[in-house]
Amino acid sequence: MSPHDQLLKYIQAVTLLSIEEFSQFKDRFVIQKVKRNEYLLREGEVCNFNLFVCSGTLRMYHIGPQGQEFIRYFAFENKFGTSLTSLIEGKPAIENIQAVEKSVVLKISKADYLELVETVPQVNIIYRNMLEQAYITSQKRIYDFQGKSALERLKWLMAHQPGILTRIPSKLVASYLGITSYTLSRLKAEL
Amino acid sequence: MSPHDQLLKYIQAVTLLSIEEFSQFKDRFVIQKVKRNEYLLREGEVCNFNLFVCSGTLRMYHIGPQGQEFIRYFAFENKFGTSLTSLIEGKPAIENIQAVEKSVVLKISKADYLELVETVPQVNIIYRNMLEQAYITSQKRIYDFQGKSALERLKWLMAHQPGILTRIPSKLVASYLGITSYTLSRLKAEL
DNA sequence: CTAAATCCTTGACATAGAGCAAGAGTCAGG
DNA sequence: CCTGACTCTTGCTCTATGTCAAGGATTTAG
Repeated sequence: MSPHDQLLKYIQAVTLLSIEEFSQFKDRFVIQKVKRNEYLLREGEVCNFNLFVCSGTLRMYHIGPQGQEFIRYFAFENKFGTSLTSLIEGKPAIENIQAVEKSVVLKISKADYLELVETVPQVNIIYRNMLEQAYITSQKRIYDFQGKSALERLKWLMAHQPGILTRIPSKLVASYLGITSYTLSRLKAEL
Repeated sequence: MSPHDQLLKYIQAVTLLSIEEFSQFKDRFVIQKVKRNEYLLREGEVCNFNLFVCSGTLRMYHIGPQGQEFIRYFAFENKFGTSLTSLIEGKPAIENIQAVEKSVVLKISKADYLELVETVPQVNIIYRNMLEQAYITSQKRIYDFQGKSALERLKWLMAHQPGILTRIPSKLVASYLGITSYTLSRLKAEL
């Protein structure tokens, strides 16, 4: 399936959109191929785009005060991903977006995107939906992790997002769980 | 200033809305007075309303696996507050909403609220804005706290939300910072 | 296919912050 | 304006997790 077909299908799962309507604006989304470890956004840059992942995986992460990486989100295929905070506020991002593996994304500029949000009701709905889901995901992650030991968080991950454990290197999983790779290694041993 | 005038002023700060337009739907927001420690929502209930705080303070918190309270947000006057996740998903809330002090709020039912979002463009914008801000606040809190020691988090709070330290009892501040009241007490001593 | 780089594991040790207990201080509500 | 009930502080102890070091296993890129 072509990247644009994939996007259409994604939108149609949330709201009604005909192929004709889609063709009015599909060109705003341009295909970009990225290599493993390639960056799409670096901390400090203003994020002026939104991404739809067609294949591969992106990670959004930031660097802590002592240089540790903290991953907040893995964007797998058929997910939108961007530095929403930077996009909304128009300020430099405090996070990086990097391809974990070779990936294909559809990229739309912030200007085009916001125009579509205002003019195409379906895109308005998609955006609202994206905001709601982003918020919910963020909250759940906080609530599910808060007050839990590292082992409990690992178990939560195995139960709720097993794909992460199979597709993602341990080092990155540890950073997603907010622990060191040493601790993760020990936890796995005692399972 | 009356509660409804306060709400109008809040909306007008974000988008254009005339008094006439506002009067079309202002009745959907009903005044509710709550006592100190009174609950507006308890974990397990489905949240079917949105609140605008006119005076006083609400706290949104949940209970951790060992019974510890974790406060995610203090809603002071002129803020909207609800259990957004429960409202959006229509599922039981995993958090409580409680008045920290005697407060006055404007309450609108979920049904009325969603209807206004669909039919009144200004309310659509307010909602989008609320979602964006909720997300940004949530993310910043995560990023600003992650990898920081309890002392650093306390300093961050003093710098960014000093009002919380002056208006809120230490016990609750500790729970907002994700530490015990013992630790907070010690940190304050060594400042 | 192979060498170099990266990643994973495991031991010994260090430490921030939790838990408990007990006393002092403060405040809400009648 | 009292008084009982919360709150705050502070010493002691304990534990989960971080840090450092080093060897073995895997992966990647040429």
